[in-house]
Amino acid sequence: MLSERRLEVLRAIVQDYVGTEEPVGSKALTERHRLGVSPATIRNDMAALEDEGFIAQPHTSAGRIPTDKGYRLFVDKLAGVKPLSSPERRAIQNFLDGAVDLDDVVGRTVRLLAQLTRQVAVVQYPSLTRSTVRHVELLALAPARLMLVLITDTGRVEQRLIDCQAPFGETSLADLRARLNSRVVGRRFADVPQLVQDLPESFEQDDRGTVSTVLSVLLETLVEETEERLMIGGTANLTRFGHDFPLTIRPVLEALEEHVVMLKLLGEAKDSGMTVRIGHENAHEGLASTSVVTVGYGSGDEAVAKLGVVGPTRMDYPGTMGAVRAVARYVGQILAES
Amino acid sequence: MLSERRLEVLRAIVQDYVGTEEPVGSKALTERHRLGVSPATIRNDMAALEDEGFIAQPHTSAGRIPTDKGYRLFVDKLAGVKPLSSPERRAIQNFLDGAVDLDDVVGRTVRLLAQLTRQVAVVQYPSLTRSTVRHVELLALAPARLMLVLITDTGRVEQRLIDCQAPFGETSLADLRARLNSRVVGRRFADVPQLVQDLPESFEQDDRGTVSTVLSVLLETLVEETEERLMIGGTANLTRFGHDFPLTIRPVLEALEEHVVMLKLLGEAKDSGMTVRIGHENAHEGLASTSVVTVGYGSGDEAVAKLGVVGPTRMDYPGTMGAVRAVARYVGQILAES
DNA sequence: GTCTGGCACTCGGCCCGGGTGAGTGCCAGG
DNA sequence: CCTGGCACTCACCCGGGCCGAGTGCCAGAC
Repeated sequence: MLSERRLEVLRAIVQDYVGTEEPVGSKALTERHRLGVSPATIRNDMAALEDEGFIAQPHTSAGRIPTDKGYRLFVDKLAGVKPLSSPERRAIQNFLDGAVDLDDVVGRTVRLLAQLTRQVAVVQYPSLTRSTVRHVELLALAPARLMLVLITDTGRVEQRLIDCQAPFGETSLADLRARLNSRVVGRRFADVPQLVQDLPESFEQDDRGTVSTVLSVLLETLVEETEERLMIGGTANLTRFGHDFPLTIRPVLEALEEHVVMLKLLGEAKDSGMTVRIGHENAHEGLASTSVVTVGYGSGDEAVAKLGVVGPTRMDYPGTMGAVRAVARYVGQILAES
Repeated sequence: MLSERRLEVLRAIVQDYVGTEEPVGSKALTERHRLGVSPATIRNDMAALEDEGFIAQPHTSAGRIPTDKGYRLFVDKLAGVKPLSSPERRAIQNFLDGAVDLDDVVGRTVRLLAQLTRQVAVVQYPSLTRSTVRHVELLALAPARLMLVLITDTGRVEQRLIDCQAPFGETSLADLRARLNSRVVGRRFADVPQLVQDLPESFEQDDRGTVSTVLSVLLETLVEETEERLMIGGTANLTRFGHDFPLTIRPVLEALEEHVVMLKLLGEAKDSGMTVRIGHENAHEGLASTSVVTVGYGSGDEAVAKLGVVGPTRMDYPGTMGAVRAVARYVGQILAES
């Protein structure tokens, strides 16, 4: 077990390294932090910390830098979450309040997070797995051509074209529309399949084929919609990454463009509360030199999606976590209002 | 006026520099290209080209590199458009054929272009200025709350919530829906305002307020939708930019994230035919070290949007132009089919 | 007039070697 | 358990010299 002071030394190392981006030595530590002991003592502590794998030296006769494991300990035990200043809070609120629709909310959130943390921001669109159906609309574009429009409670709209085998009368259409809505409006996506299962049976023989087609398209759409989307911004901040650009930045950009990868990453994070994944803890190897801070957000108690930032492992964790959490809260509020 | 051979020298310089990314000298030129003259002669030609501002030396006793003006001449007079190989064509077609909806088409196009040119791809969504209305749907979510759904012929769907001052009966709603559609379906966005202008008058006094509200929301949506969107991909390719990363890459990433900037850039390009903007020809200063190759694409003869790539001024112009043009053609075909 | 070979010159890049200083590990003593 | 002292190790920072690619200019050949 590490003594209190050694933890304090680790904290100091992390803080200094994050600030200066340079390996930190024993002497510098005693000068910048009131640890109350001499450099020699610190050296012993550092040696112990290194034995335990919390810090490492880039090369002999250089200072120490934290390892992923060191950051882990720092985040878990040593760092708090730094609350934002009240001007910052006001700025967030003002900025988000101007949003006009869901796309705009997400877009503004991304820009806000990127600017606040000076890192890459990732915002997932509200997930539809827990969403409910607000309305289903059926339109006849032509006698044997329908359009299905699905509206969700999170404000998303999806449409699909349907080619029917046989013409479908206006009355049948109105009938189907009414019955469909009475069954599924307000229900969760996951419950829809069984709610509509027996619907074709209640129609006349001629119409059953079309009704079945419509239902299968609806179910398909629900499944597709459950696949999540996300928006990413602030990639220019990657240029402040470190000295050895090309090699570091490239895989990160590639990973960020693969939305599938990022969605998987978000999926691995806790649904509630904040998750910090440090360096190699990230499954994707392109992100081995980055940390990902994520948190769920939602209009009510339940999280409907996640947002977060991607930055170098050498990041200001308390500040980043504070910003991420604050933004998530405000976005939740905005969503609840609309 | 420059002699034939001097143009040939410029062409050789551009080609070599694009390939090696290093200043090219007179000796190397004679070795790699059959110019039929000695290095000394080339030197004279190079001096002349430099006087005219087509090439420059990074420092004394180094080779020459093309200037923006040199690339300009190269593109205008010396370079053709390199057609793609037929396997490449097939690959494009296969890849694009798998698309399921508009978002998917645009998404695939971006990935395709980025991969083909190994540069940053920019694809504008089909513009709605020339689009027509396919359908307008009105739904009553609550007695005094409507939802407007607009469907365009390019397959886009937009919805808006409308809070009415007074409840709006189901029959009035059906009436409005029918009349609205009979007037605007198949018409261009730009024509809609005058087509619906007198619509409120034909309704009963009580409903006129709501009808007006609905119409104003519709017009607003049309205007908003006319604002163009775009998708960008392949930013990881920026890492192959040059040696002096941070300074070069950063403003480019920033510009790319500002979609407004990119849209303006596309807007400045010719509507038909290919446009190449080289280095400082780009209005945005962040793109001073990049060239932008764009071309319009569309389902018919008319271009409905533009796509292109952003890369270093030191790019393979013939190849890039070939890829951009080919992709634009295939996307046009796909759009025409759907 | 144009091209060519020759020549002197320039200057960035590379390698080498010494000096410097930050940082370390170890040890004996308080 | 802490501390001061000491020897040691390297990364980093010059400065200098060498090398070679590339240039401009010029006199002579075609």
